[in-house]
Amino acid sequence: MEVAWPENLSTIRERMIEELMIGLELANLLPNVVAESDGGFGSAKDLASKIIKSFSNIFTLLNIVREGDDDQVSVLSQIQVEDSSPCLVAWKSEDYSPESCRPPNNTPTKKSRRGCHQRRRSSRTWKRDTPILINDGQAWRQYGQKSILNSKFPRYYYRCAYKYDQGCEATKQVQRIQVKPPLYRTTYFGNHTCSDHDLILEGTGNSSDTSMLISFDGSNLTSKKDQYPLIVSSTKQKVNDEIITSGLVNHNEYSSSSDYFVSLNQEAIPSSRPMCLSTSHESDFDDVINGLMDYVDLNPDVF
DNA sequence: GGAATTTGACCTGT
DNA sequence: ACAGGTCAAATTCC
Repeated sequence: MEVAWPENLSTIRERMIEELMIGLELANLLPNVVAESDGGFGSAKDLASKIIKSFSNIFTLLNIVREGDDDQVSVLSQIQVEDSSPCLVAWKSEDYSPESCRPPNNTPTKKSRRGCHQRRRSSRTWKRDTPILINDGQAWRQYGQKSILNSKFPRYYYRCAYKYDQGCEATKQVQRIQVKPPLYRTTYFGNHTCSDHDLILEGTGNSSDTSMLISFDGSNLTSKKDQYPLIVSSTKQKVNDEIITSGLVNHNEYSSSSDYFVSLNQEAIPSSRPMCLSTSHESDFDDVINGLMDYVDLNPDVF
């Protein structure tokens, strides 16, 4: 079923396309830049920063296209927020930005013994229902999983990866709430107080492998699994089911496996349904964009 | 071997 | 008493 975009979204759509094209063009330059960088990733870093900024702009545009009044129509999933959520407040004040959607600064109580804790009844929370599992750009560590009464699916508990390093108390819960169409509910608790992480680039060092991993690092990161939010292809990188990288989605509702690539390497493209953007040197760039637009048209619910 | 994930135990709130 | 949230030992992964 094809769903036409409302006219008042055409501008935003055009901006998204423009940003995607810029991002993809820049990504296409990465292999050469890295090859010429003589081991130092300085220029590649700049390039990657631009790519990330471009994709971030897309996500911002996607976020502001939301369900509601003022002839806005949802092309994102249903986003449920409390009236007092900073995201909604920012939106209403036309001061929207991804930063403004950060949770309020309150923290759960500390525990002194195993399992000894207070529930976060009074903690401000907000929920996001999405047909896919999204990468929100934060580093999370799963610390629990529970079967929930009257729910077919377990609930997964995540805390900030920097809880112990930086005392960040942000947590979230993820639970699948619907099979078909797939729907996941993510509930956020508390605010991230950890600092941002510098961008790094990581190459395979193999000249035949043009894929690159773009990641946020930190020197205090402990493994590659910490290194998201944005991964632009990694032929060997195992991507957690939860993570949607680069905003590209695996929408195979019958499969639990998920691979998300913006590939610079033809071999890296999985054969299953997930949308992939190939920017291999042999491919026609226009085909990539056309493929993207087809995907958007055929899967409006994804956005 | 170190880090991440899994899973049973423990604790709190209702 | 029970459901939900967290801890931490065990297990798995890289």
